[in-house]
Amino acid sequence: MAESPITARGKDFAAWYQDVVLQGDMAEPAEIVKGCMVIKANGYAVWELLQRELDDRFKATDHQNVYFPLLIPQSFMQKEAEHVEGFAPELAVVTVAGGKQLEEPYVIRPTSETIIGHFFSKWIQSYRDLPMLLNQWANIVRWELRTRMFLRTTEFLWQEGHTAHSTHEEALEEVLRMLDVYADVAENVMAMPVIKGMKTKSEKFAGALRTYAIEAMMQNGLALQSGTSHDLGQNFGKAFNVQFQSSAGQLDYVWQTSWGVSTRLIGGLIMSHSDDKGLVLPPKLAPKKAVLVPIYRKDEEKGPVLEAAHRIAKEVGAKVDDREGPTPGAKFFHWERRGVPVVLELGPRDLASGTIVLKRRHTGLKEVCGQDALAAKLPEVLSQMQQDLYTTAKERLKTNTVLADSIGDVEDILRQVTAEKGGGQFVMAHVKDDPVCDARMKAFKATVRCIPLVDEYDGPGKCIITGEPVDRRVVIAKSY
RNA sequence: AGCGGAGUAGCCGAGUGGUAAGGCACGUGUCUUGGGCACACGGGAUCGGGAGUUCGAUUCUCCCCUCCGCUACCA
Repeated sequence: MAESPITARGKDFAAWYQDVVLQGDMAEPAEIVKGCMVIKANGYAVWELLQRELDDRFKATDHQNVYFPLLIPQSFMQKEAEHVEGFAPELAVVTVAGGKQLEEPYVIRPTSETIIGHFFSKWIQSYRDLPMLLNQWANIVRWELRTRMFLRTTEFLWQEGHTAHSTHEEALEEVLRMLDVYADVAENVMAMPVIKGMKTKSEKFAGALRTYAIEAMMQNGLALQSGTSHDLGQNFGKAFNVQFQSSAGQLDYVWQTSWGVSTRLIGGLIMSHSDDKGLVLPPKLAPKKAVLVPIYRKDEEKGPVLEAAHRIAKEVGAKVDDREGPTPGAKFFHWERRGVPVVLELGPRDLASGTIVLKRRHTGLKEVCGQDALAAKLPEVLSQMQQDLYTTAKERLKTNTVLADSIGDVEDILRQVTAEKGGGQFVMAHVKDDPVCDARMKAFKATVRCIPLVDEYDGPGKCIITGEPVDRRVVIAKSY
């Protein structure tokens, strides 16, 4: 297997990541212009596959897709106090339109809780209207100071679910259900293991009661927040006057949730599996699962090889790279870089023996197999590869997670790992959910990533900062 | 946004007060094809933008823009 970037590239991980995304002058998945991202064909195809996986799950849990405007009246933004304050620094505001100064500016949506709250109040009157389970696929704008391809761009694509419920219990169930959907897609589709947990109070979404998240570990040991699910309580219900009449005839405010994942997932995917040769895509998200490269020397070989190539490719659902210009070597390189899981090689030798060469992207191993056996073998290989990628990533997460029982240890571990590898580790320690503790982490550039929903360690203990009792270890790490 | 660095062809990159080397990529031809073929020829640059100094500025000065690193902010 190609050496993992965590050891191969050390501190150059960021540069390596840029290389994989840009692929030199080929610029395959994406490029960036003034902080905004152009997603190219290979990157967008992955997003489309990911979208479908997510959308199928949303539909299966009774959600409906809708679309709300990109431009939100500024006054809407200002109705929920904590929400305005949290988002104010990163808002893009439209003040001039049609050549005139606007009486009321629009903000370009940084998220849609406000405008959806406005419509919830028009659409919801009775408990019979609940739950209202909506989702929208959209682009949003947040004026970030420092952008990084896929991970943080000024404009990005995402999915935002917004739901309204008659009780807090039901809303909380929804919050956790959707967190599970995200974890399912991350682990079983992206082959990216995640830790489900709750954000600390100071890290929660502006305007939420609580934020839940999935955290993944990249190859260099840094954490990536990969999806969030918010318990909004009645905050937006009250701000937008979303009231309903219960079966008992009483008026109450709705309990809302919102949840989202973005094109950041593609960044996580790249940083989870790719190597120095380029992209590595898990088969379930590979736009092309297999490419067949025909090899021939002489004109009389060309006909039979191409004929067999197309026949076999059709049988197994592969694409034939029958371009005339590039040599087979150039083609191997081309597809390897783009993360195609399996490259098949078919030449005169194979025609003579009825075989075909199969190369796996993630291990680089070549294997000769019978042409007749390929149709049965390919799906197996792909499914094994999907599993392998997950196992490798899971193993990495495990070996790079360590326990610590004092704040000094946490700091030492993170400092040492950063010095050696330029990355990080997940440090599990007992820490109270308190802004004081969050602030203490900041001193060494780490954060409490989440308080895991499932405690896989030793249960309760004393906070390593305040000494107060807490019920489990939390994840501390440096992050993107 | 603060501090630091940098902008020369699609990409990388040398260099100069007298309009610019090399490599990759691109085009054509020959040759090749089981891991980025080779060779030959060829096209492509208002040297980030504006102003100033100068006989002459890509080079020096000033302003602006953009990009990169650290700080900061976040899906």
